[in-house]
Amino acid sequence: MAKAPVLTPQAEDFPRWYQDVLNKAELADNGPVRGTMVIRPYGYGLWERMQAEMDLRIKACGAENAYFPLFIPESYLKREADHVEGFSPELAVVTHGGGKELEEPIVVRPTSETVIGEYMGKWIQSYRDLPLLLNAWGNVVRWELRPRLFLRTTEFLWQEGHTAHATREDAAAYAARILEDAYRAFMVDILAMPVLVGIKPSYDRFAGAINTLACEGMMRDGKALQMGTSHELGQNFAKAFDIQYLDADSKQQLCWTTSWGSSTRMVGGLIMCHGDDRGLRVPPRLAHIQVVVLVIRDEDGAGGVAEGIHDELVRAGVRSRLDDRVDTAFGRRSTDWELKGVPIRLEIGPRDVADGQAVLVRRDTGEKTPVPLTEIATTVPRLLEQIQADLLAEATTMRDERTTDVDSVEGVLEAASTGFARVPWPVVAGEQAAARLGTKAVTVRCIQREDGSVPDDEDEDGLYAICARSY
RNA sequence: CGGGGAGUGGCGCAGCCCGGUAGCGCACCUGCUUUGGGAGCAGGGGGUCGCAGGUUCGAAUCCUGUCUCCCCGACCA
Repeated sequence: MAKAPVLTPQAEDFPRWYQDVLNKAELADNGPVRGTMVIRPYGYGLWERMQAEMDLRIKACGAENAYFPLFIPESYLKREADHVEGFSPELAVVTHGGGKELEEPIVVRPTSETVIGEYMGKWIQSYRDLPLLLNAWGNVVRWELRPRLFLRTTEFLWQEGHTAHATREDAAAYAARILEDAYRAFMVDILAMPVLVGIKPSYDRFAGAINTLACEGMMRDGKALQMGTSHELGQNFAKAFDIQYLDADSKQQLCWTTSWGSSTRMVGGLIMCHGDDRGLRVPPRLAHIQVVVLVIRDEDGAGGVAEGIHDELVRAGVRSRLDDRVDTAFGRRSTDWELKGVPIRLEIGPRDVADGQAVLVRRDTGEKTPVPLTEIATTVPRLLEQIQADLLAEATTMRDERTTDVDSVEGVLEAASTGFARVPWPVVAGEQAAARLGTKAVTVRCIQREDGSVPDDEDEDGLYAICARSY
């Protein structure tokens, strides 16, 4: 009799599989207030690694970290018409403080364009102060009607970047640079997710933006997930918050600003892009535990050998964890690490000690190979890189196989039931076409050039729309 | 807000129709035996059955009210 599967199989019920993974891999729990999320240590470890890698790339693009307040005066939101209209439905508003009703309600930030705009206005005097490149790590609150852990929660963690530039060209170039050098590079190189990039249709722009760029990843059920966005805000916020500078000719000029964000949603994307029926599969470059050295039974010195291997790996720069909890059955422990998606397991028991080897198990393929103890410190780092590359290749193949070129709305609907549809943009550009897509929950995810690059605007000739169902 | 469902140990559920003061699986604790893929056996701890009224000798079960949560649709990183 086969044992019941640890997780609901993906093919049977994908959302349930996702829930099962969150629970069994100890990633997150629902918080006490609807829509809130408790991120457990293993899940937070994934986020911390994402933060570290993203932070490097953001700083490499020249931005500096700063912090802005959680509380925003309601009046700030109202200064930019589109912005307040877009965010009003999802605001949490504080009306009481210190036991008294407040004179002016305070909004819990849904995003920080307004406060940061206010301070940019104060800090920027001359063209010598530009560009001003800021980034903030924090939490934001957007009241969600249908929350899902990591993918859409009322409170979530993210980074939001805000920049001010002297010219429109400079702002546009920076928004594009962040999308490419920070977001896309991170998602492809670290998360092993082959995201598509493009611009959003004008009706789907960020509230207050003149252009929105985005990265879209494909999940294993064929749905799309937006994983990072970068906005050109034009001079909308500069006008609303008086962000001006004196140019070299001593003339007052309005700044051009941008904003860009990536959130804990990426954790959900990671799970749904690489996870299989045995659990999570964490790409090695991201994994905060890359290798677990598992003592099968502590007999004939197996425990000591395992500890030695673990130490050797740590010295070789591998993020290794020793599992010597021999009071728990071996099968249980290996299943648990598999659920958590640790890329490599090294299993060491008495038989291995006798043979001078360890059994190396790849999480991505399940393949088991005996490796001489003397070769582990050189084999493992190489294999970690191989697994990283293989996961990216697998995800890329999946995406390509499930992306269909079509040339009609009917074709889009057909293709989007199982994956992405790539269609000439004019076919779905109209309001009417969008409405027809909407009946099957299909949306235009992004608009790109034929070669997959990011267009300047949606009016260029020869553009394609990527359409899909989405999270 | 429209449509559907559910509230019973930490989690998942049964019991309700035919009232008699609570049960199962998983998890947890102790002991022994185990440990090369989710251990076995024995013992044990833990629930005023969402809340408030009512009916009754007696309510998880029947009646009324109320609250909450989940699923499907419209907004969103």
